[in-house]
Amino acid sequence: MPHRADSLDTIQRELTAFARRARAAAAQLHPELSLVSYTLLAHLQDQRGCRATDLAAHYLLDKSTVSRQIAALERLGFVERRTDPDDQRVQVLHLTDRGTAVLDQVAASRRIAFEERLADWDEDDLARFASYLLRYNASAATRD
Amino acid sequence: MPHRADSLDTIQRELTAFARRARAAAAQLHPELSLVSYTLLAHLQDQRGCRATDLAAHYLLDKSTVSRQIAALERLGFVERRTDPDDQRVQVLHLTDRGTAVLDQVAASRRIAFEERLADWDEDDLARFASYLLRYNASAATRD
DNA sequence: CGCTTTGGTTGTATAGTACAACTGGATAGA
DNA sequence: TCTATCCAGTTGTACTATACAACCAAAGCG
Repeated sequence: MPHRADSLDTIQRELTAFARRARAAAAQLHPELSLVSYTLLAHLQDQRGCRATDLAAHYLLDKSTVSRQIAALERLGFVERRTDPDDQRVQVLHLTDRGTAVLDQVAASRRIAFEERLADWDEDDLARFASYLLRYNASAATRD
Repeated sequence: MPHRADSLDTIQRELTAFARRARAAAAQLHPELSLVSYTLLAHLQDQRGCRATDLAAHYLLDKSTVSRQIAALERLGFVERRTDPDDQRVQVLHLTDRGTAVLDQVAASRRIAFEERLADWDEDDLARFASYLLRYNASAATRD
């Protein structure tokens, strides 16, 4: 059993290496939706609509970055804005049908890729890995 | 116990969310070394020197990207090139003392951040999380 | 020796991103 | 109620990371 410090170093190194490859891997896997577009759309689907500010906070992005990304996704017809009647400043973002369609398609290819990569993992390990990731990200969310 | 498909979806979602935040998190944590610079230097340290081509392959980057990154790191005095006497085409890259120093310092702040984030994990969970990440990345390395 | 492969650089174009300045709506304290 | 402040979002600007293609030089092979 490795020591705490070794495990920490491994976790740090492997998570970082993964992050470094993720953008390129996404570009290969689904050229029609970049990693950032994919995550924004997925969040919109998950939350059933949200504000640009929420996206920026969740993904540690500047609001101007989100503004431009959303503008691009709107031009593509993937999202639409609905001004919140209770607060005229707020634009609640929603997936359009087209957005849902392209997101579902991309999510499907990602799922296949992950299934392949994790094909020889047994169910218990998968469940435990998933719970570790949830726990890890939950702690990041409260701090950052 | 969740089903296999649920675990896969969670893993996919959480890894992706992590990747999306990693760049910004790195920029906040250590402004003096971007995520990509950090990973390249760390790989150099790990491997005790390697070729630009190896870096490109490992991180799914174009060789021109690596070429420019290395040129920048060389200007900063963090890496040096030593032409391989057995093959005049090859430039073996090495950390300089300055590169080692800055990398160690950045690695230390990262280690602290990860320690904090994982403070309430017990040793067994850490070890298991680390081994899962190793296993996951190993499978990615053979394919991509 | 010429052809192909390999490692690397440079030209060029684009996407992603941040920061600062701004606009317009909301809100709270005088 | 007026004004100062805050909040959501956009736009101007600049820079970094990145890819792709064209290129160069050395190596290896027939």
